[in-house]
Amino acid sequence: MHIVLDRRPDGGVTATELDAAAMPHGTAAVEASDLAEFVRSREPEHPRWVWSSAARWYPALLAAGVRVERCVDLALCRRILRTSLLTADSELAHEPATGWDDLARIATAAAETPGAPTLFEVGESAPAAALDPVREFQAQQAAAIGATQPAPLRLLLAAESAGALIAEEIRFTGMPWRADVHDRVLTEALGPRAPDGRHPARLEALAAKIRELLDAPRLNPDSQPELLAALRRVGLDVTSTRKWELRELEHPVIEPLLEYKNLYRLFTANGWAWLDTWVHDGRFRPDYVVGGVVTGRWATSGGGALQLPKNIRRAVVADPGWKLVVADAAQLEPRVLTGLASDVNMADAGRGRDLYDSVVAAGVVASRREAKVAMLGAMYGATTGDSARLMPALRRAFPQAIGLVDRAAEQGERGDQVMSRLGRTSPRPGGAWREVQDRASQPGASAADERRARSQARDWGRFTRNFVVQASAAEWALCWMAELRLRLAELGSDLVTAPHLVFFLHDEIMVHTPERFAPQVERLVRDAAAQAGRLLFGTFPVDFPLQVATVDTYADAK
DNA sequence: GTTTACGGCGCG
DNA sequence: AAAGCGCGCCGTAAAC
Repeated sequence: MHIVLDRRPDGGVTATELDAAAMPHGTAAVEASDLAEFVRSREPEHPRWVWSSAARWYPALLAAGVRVERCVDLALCRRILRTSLLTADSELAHEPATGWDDLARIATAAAETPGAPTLFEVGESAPAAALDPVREFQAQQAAAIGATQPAPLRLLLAAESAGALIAEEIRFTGMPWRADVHDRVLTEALGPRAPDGRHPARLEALAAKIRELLDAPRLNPDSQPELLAALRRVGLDVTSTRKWELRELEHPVIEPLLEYKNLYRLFTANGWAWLDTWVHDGRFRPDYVVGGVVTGRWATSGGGALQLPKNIRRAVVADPGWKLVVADAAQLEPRVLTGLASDVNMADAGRGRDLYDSVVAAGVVASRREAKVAMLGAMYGATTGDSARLMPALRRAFPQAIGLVDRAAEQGERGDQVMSRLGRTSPRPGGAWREVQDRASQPGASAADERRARSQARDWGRFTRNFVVQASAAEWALCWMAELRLRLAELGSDLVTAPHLVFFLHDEIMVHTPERFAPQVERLVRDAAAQAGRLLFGTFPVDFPLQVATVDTYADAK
């Protein structure tokens, strides 16, 4: 059963119940102040709540202590359906852009554009009929049912919508974060916090030393051009100030300079200013953007939750009497590729053991490092170095899997779109791309035109090569998390007192749980991973082993 | 003065 | 060693 929620101009809500054919068979007018109670009262019937976006509707419900099991996030689902090759013939895909597309674009924009309408403003002023969620849901249903392969697409829509709920729940509960521990980490590394955001003592001392060693008393080491010039002035033949280039040089300034860069990064990206901005009441609240990446990965908008450096993970500490269950999927992308290609050889290699070790044991390459580099190269489209050199051996050993990514690359080079396992579709290359290709195929094309077109085609081919794997891996992760969320809810539905997800990072999840539930949570995490594999790849025997750790602090998870 | 691009580096 | 994919964020410098 579906219940569609729509905001009326007077601020109240219309709830429309739909039958299996998505036809309305009853509406209720609900005052805004009664909405949470209304949702709570209907939730035992396990409806799927249909709303413009979870980001818009769900926070207020969570704040009122109400969780929902399932939803349809129309903004996110529209974006998928409007661009999927599986629904390319649908009316939905062909209709002109509407306010729903604005909503979808804003919902999945990683950064807010100043002055642009926010998610909460779009549609508020438009005529109600323009953004009728019942009609929109019916149009989406029609597109999904008429899809070339409805089943995977419907799974994708459900998973994406579950992701939207999870993102809001994580934002609501937050990730446990000990500001005092974070401050200790910073103080140990940088010296005590200086007033007014000024550089702390250690950073200043290192800067002074660098100026002295480079004989540049006015040098600002944060300025790349100034630093580059100063390095060249003392006879160092560098073309950049990147740390891996600096590391190769022999000069007394290199050591303090590398240390300075390291500490400077900590200070600016995750220093006291970050702590003040993003951590409140013992919680870090990541600003996830579901579907923010074209491949379906999540992005973030502010807070940098997807880039938490290892050195501050000590500050992520479970509450007293609680634990963190941290799990990550081992070699997720190659295993997803295995399933995509139904590559039995690769599935055998990955079964019950480290995939890369097996590739070595099979005599394909000489070391685990080479196996990893070769596999990543296959999925990223390496053209040079060790990785490219190892590709032929890998292709011989796993023709099915490598053939799949090679074909995806060829499609991209031609300008064709490619699809993930469940039907998420890569964007079309832009107009400029087509122009360059067209020009190169004209009779009068110069060698330079052809070179440029070729190089650009290869660039896009590397993108589509990676897209099929990365997008399908993102789907596996969404399914994993959605399955886990439902299983965790059986241990207790209250987000504050029961085990709940607090972090997600592409192939890694973290559950904050009362200590006594930790063993059960570990089991559920594994069950959910197995189920995600079945949802994506049916009975094909590809394993998705996890590294699971129950810890007090995130730093101990790996 | 304000916005955009770039270099650099963190994460998967 | 740091390429081959996907990101966000910082500060500075360049462009407007």
